[in-house]
Amino acid sequence: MSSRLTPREILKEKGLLADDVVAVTIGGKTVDLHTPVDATAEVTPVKATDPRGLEVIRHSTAHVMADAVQRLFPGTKVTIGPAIEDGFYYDFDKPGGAFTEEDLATIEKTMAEIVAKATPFRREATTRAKAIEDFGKMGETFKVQIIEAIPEGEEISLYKHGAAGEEWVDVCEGPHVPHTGLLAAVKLTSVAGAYWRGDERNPMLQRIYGTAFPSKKALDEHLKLIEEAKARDHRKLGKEIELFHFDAVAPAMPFFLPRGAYVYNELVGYIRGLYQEFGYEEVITPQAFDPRLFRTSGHLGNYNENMYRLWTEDLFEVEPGQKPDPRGPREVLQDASFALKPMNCPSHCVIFGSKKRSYRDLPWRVADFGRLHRYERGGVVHGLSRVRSFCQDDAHIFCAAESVSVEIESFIKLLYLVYHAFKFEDIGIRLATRPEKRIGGDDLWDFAEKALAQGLERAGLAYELAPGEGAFYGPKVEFHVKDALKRSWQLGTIQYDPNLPERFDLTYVGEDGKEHRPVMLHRAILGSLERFFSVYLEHCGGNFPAWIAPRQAMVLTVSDKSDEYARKVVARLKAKGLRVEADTSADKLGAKIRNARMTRVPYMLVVGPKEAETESVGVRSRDAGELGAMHVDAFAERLLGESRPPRSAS
RNA sequence: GCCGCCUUAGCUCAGUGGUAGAGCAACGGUUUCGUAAACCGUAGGUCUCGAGUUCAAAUCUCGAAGGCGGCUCCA
Repeated sequence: MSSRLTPREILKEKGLLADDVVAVTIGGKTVDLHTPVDATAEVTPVKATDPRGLEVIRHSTAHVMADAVQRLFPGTKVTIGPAIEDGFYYDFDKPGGAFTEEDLATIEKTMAEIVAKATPFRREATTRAKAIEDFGKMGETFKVQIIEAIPEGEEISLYKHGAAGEEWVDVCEGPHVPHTGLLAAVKLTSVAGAYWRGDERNPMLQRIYGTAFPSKKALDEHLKLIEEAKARDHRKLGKEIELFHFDAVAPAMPFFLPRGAYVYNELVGYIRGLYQEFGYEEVITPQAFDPRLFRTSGHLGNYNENMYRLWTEDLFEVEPGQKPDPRGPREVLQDASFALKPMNCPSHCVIFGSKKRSYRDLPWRVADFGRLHRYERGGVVHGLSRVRSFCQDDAHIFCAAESVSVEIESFIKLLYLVYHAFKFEDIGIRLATRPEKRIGGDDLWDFAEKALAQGLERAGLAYELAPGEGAFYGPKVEFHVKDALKRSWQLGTIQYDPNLPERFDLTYVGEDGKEHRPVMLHRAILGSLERFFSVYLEHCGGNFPAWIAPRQAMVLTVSDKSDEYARKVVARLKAKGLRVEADTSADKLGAKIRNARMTRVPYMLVVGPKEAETESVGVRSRDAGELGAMHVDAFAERLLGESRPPRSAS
């Protein structure tokens, strides 16, 4: 048996023990610096600033926070407290309700005391039975459940810190920093409710979020970045530059103001242009439907709680001589009231089934910018990112089963073309598989899930599996991007639906003269225009490129002596199809520039007597700064060049 | 929907039980001005809504609506 040393001792021997080493990795696993291991182990130092080092620091900080909380709020039970992307959290079961913002300051103070004592984090192995007994005695019922969930035979470790007699202990895999003194840059950021084990049927726990860094400086930098991110929040920008508006008369349903509507329409126009090239046809379909449609599609039953229903007076009218409907209003409404469409697919199935289809018509790619309504629960709506009324760049592809993979591949190509045009490079892909609540047999699901996975693999894209997160009618590939505050949102999607064609009994006549069942792909690139708008707005910080900017240039007069010339310039540029306005107010030039900048117009054109003489404009670019004087036509040329949509496929 | 917090002028925000304030925006006037805020004035509020406590409520209590941070759910 070889001897055991701490990784610290091993590093020291090799001269690798720097001050900022907080842990080591052995065979890819992060472990404590201070818990003995096999003396011959290959250890690699982990610095405090490494992602893994940060994780260790944050997880250790979560322990210290839990310690502080249990000191300050006796009777509070601990649950779990992991490190997360930008910090950590810990969930508590606290008698008497939630923590307040003031509590956070108190907790931080107590944490500082624990940190000041710089006591070591000690690892101890224990047995399942012993751990269950010990935590049971402490009344830590949630911890007992956690221990019970650890597979039989696996080693259970405890981590303790604190002075003798007032040690704080948690069941934990580790690793941790050597001692609490290393946790000097901590900030508790917010309180929130969270369900035990993430299930809304479970009791709600009290979560505290915080973050920790190796140094005060790094922490301050992080907090500053958060402040900057908040300044690009689309809800703030949308208000500032008057893009959209919300009102309590239509909760979570946006009002697009003139400038926002311009951008919105440009987005639609851009996608329409690509549809031409990629072989899509557009249709326009109704807004409200007889509920029979959604019974056929399965939406009523699987999507009930998200659907808006409409009632009309005649539902409750009673013909003379007839008995009133014995059912209550709820039953009558559920049975007969029309429904606002939450998706376009049933309409497209209706169109597909409206005439005899031939294999020569396939694949049929049918696009629809129809407005959709989905009732979203109160707590989930969020600016433009999650709304109750929206429109998707939606399309369905009806094709033969054997052409599915080609269609998927070509869709992914189109999707990446669009994302790159908007300069989105950081795209997360997930394959969401069959949910519990679903329609259709398992063999269909097997086939559908495999088809999507193959499509992704064929395109050479890495993806993450999201078991149980598919739509009720089929599995889906989701394309995610993050907003300014690092919240991830799904934009595009492609979904394989083996069920709807079945339910609508859709067929086409094959080459063999027999009837065949087509398959259906649901797909969107931008996803919902609303959500895409929000993400893109944050992505460009409100600085829309010239092709999509609602106003491309603003003519600023030095004084009202130049008003006449300003009007001429505006007319000349407008005649070339450019979107230009003039600021002829009594403000001084400095103020006009400031105002124009706040609207984030791409170009400011200063005009005074000098420019009038030479038919020029003093060009100031939002992105490139001062460009100097330029002939009006030369400027028009330049701006026209920037006014073309990013690309078209060729 | 659940937990917590918030809601005062178009916007951003002061105002801790004695009857409402600032800056910006708007409007009127003066200024004729050269690259990130000229000056003076005017108007604008059932303090989100509804109940209650109190001699008195923006302020305290309860309820509702909307919003914010999370959770759960989703494009």
